[in-house]
Amino acid sequence: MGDVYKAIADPTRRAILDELRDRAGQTLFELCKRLIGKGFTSSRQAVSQHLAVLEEAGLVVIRREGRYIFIDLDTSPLQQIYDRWGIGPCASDT
Amino acid sequence: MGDVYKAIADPTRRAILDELRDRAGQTLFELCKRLIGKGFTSSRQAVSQHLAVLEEAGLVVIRREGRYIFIDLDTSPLQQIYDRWGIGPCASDT
DNA sequence: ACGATATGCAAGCGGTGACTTGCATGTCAA
DNA sequence: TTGACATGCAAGTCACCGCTTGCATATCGT
Repeated sequence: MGDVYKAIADPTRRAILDELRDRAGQTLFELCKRLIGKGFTSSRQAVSQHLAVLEEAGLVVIRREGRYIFIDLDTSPLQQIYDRWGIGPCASDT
Repeated sequence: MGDVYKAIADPTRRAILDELRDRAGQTLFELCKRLIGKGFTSSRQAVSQHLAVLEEAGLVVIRREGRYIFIDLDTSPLQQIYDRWGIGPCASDT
């Protein structure tokens, strides 16, 4: 398993997670286009490498169908950050 | 304000946060000794530089008294991670 | 089958970050 | 005041990371 902390350290990777949160099941090309539309200059290869890191960290699930890949977000690995230092929304529930 | 994500990307900095969570108000020397005791090989200067990064990110509060500095943990900047991707312990409450 | 599309793989490059080294500053005790 | 202690500052080194480049692979439409 990859390092979740390292995975979210990069701004481009965080933008990818943002994009996947807004629209699930995107294709690599779709993702690239949208990122470029949001001002990011990342090439397809760069995004692909970022996805590999995110997948290693478990933050992203990649499902392959034919010549496409469909990418989905999985935020559950972020849970360990909360678990480690004990913060979170619940604290403000009362 | 510094980047919280970048701040927690480094294993040594996470160990510092762990140590401060277990024991608040430590001195730089104290912190170094404990980290070395836990198997980290960081020098004093290295730890000092890490603290600067953590302070920039708001994860640590440094209070200076005489020739000592006292370091305290502040986990509130981590909240933005939850706010951004909306996960957390509450989801599994039901 | 053939061309076009969508993605994978690998080597190389530049910049950034973590660490060390050496010295400077400041504070306490005697 | 002087020496020991606790920390700050700055330059230099080295490895890693993100990115590009170029080519390879695989799938769909016609």
